[in-house]
Amino acid sequence: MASLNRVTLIGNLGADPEVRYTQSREAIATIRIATTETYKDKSSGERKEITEWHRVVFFGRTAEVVGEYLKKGSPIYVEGRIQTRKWQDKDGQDRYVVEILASEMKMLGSRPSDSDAPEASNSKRTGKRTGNGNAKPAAASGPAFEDVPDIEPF
Amino acid sequence: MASLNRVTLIGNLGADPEVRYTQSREAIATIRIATTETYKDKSSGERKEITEWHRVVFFGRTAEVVGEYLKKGSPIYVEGRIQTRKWQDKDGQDRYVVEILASEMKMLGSRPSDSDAPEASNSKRTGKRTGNGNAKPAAASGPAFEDVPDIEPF
Amino acid sequence: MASLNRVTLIGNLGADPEVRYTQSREAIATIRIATTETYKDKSSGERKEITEWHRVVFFGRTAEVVGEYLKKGSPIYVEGRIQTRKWQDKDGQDRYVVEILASEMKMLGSRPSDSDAPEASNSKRTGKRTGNGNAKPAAASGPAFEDVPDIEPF
Amino acid sequence: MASLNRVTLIGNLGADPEVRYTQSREAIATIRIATTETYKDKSSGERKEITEWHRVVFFGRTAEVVGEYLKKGSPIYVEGRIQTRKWQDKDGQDRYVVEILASEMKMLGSRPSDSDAPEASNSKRTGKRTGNGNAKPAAASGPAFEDVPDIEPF
DNA sequence: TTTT
DNA sequence: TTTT
Repeated sequence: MASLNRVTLIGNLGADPEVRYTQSREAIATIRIATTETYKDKSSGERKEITEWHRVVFFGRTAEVVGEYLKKGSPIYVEGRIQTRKWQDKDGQDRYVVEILASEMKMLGSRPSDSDAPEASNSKRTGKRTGNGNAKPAAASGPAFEDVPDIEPF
Repeated sequence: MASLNRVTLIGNLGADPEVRYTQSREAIATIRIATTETYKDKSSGERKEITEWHRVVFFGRTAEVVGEYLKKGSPIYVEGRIQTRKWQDKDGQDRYVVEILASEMKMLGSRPSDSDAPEASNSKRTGKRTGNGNAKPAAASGPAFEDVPDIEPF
Repeated sequence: MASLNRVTLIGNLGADPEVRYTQSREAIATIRIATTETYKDKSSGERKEITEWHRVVFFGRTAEVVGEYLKKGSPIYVEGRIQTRKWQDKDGQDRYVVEILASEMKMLGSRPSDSDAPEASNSKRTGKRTGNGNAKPAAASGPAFEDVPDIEPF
Repeated sequence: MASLNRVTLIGNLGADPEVRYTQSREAIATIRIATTETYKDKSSGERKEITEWHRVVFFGRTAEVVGEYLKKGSPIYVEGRIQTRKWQDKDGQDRYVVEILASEMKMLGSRPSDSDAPEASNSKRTGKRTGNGNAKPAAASGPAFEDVPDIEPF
């Protein structure tokens, strides 16, 4: 039987993208996207929210676009597939990280330059990207963002 | 901005479903689904396979159906959302498991009873398939198949 | 705002594929896929079925595969986009046909040769399925199946 | 074999929603959504655009939300299924209209009231909705919007 | 950490 | 008819 592994996300970036380059000069961008569900708690009956953080990885030209046009808070549509990657933590223990390997991306902001003063956006964006996101972006739903080693391209 | 967290899987069960019941008698079924990607290894250039295992959870009536009709090897289509769940291992350490909370499921086996009654499946299947394609499939929902001129490539 | 036009279908071919070739030798295959919904009639309360027929078009290499391996009754998974095409009928009147321009296709039959060699399909299929579910499906991509505590319903 | 008929759209409304009510007081909202693809023309090699217009129908509570919060130009995410509906034109000829019966909808505008002065939005929106869209919204890719009779709920 |  |  054929198989299918498809993920579709709409959400906002929790931090600026992290972009790096392989030795063969291919760009790899990693972002964190938040999606939020609301549900009614069974016992209390009150409306609650649950947020899931997704680690999404882009390759090549799309990774460059992500690094150039997206930043913390940007709304985005992503298609991709789920992939679990194994790595060893500092104690040599096996750890697993689940990533969405993106195959398609659409920026949902009405216009990148609208919300940001165009004349200031470049330096600002660069500055934030250099700052490399916030301290503990992943604390709520997985190992910390910075602990996980980079993915290697196939 | 609205958010979306959607997963679509087609794959086979790696083991029989595990079904349990909550105190309020709601069924919860957990299965493992494998999806396989093929890709070309960059250095060797040879075709390789990578299998991803998805932990999928069903609730309520669907969970009962899963427990009743699916088993190891069954092909299945699943829709749901990704959710990371935190738990503590025996050392008290925080661990995370990623699950697909299913909202929809379709059994893809040609027929549930096929594997159970193999001696009858062939003639039955042939009969059904013939019935499936009617003489004039297009008549009900659009102009006849043959009337429409061919599409031209861009 | 970005736009998205995505269709996903699972169904059976209502007839054998129609394949033709452009002058530049590109294959174009057209099929009709049936999908069936069941619903409860509001007045009578009885369960009813409604079948929708989709005209799906493939290009290039995929079109060749469709023409070679699929036939009336074949189960298929299709991804693509909706496109309305204008044409003139014999009276010169404008007519419109809605087509799904396929970007991805997966054959869902357990095996192409099943229907062709029915006498051999059973033993073959059983053998494959057994091979499909390995002893420890979860070992490769996450913590062992049994280690993870059960999810609690909301 | 199970079947699936799933459509996912992101686009903008070409006109204000049309809302009507059944005798049982169920709301039915119809909108037109544009999606745009860009492609390279094979002969000229230049970048071209092709716009597809989708007729999307909502029922019940969602239809009310659509009528209340969306208007011409609003960005929207829609999930649903394709359904062809047969009707007779004024000459008694069979005609077919393809509709997306929506099962889910998410408003993608950063915030309904942001772009519109909140104190003026109600009257303005009501005014436009009364105006009932533009003269010939559907001319480009199907029969005119107003020619098609309303869908009847199941 | 996002967003509403 | 939308939007970029």
